[in-house]
Amino acid sequence: MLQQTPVARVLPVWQEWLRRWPAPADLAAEPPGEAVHAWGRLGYPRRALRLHAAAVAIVADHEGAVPSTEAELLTLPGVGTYTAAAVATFAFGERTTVVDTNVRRVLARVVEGREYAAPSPTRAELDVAAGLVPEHPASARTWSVAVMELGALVCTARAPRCEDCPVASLCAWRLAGRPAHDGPPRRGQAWEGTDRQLRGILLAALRDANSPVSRGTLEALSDNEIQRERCLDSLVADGLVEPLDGDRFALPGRRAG
DNA sequence: TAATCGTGGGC
DNA sequence: TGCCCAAGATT
Repeated sequence: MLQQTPVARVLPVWQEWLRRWPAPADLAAEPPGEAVHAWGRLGYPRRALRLHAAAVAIVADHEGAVPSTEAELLTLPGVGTYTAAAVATFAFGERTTVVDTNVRRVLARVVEGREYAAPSPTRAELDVAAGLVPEHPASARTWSVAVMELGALVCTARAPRCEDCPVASLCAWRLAGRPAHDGPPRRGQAWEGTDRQLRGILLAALRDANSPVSRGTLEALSDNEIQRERCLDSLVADGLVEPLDGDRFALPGRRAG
């Protein structure tokens, strides 16, 4: 849930999920559409599908218990390098290298002297991060929590609070006078008129409905027939939408809407 | 590897 | 006000 999504927005949804599905087996027993529905407006709804698939895999391959090692976690749907490392160390105490957007920004500033990290993690960057992790697993875990929190609360993207920073005295970026980002402008994500936008609109209609939705209802949501069909097809291909008989659509396995 | 994939709050 | 970006993963 936290992937590319602010913590504050995740919290209420996360709590409701854990109330409703306390164990992986509870979620795995549901049709995937229930997960998509309970995802609400968190965004990137394929994550809901993958979280459900991860629950299914945990039941099928791990006797219903979340695996405790980074390597095993990496095999789960929707779990990549960051999530596997974070869960392995924060939940299970394994010594890992946790590199999220906060860690990347902190290290870019403190070590490299740049305002922002590169668009995607570089080999050198990951090596730097790995080299800073303490040897002792418990210390490594504390280190990762600390660097992430520093990035989230103090060394923020927009208005960093250097005056409150415990490592201000050794921060290369601050010592260099906090130079602004130079190089090619960082690419913003286009939005208006994109497939992403329309997919969101279509899925929201299905999520908010109390019963399967007719094709006509979906057609009313966009005049662009080509794009509309492409988006509907892609939602079906992703497994986020299930076509039913009678030219109707619903969240997968969720006939009640 | 670069492109794709949602949403909403803060500045 | 629009723009930026948020505990990334996948193909």
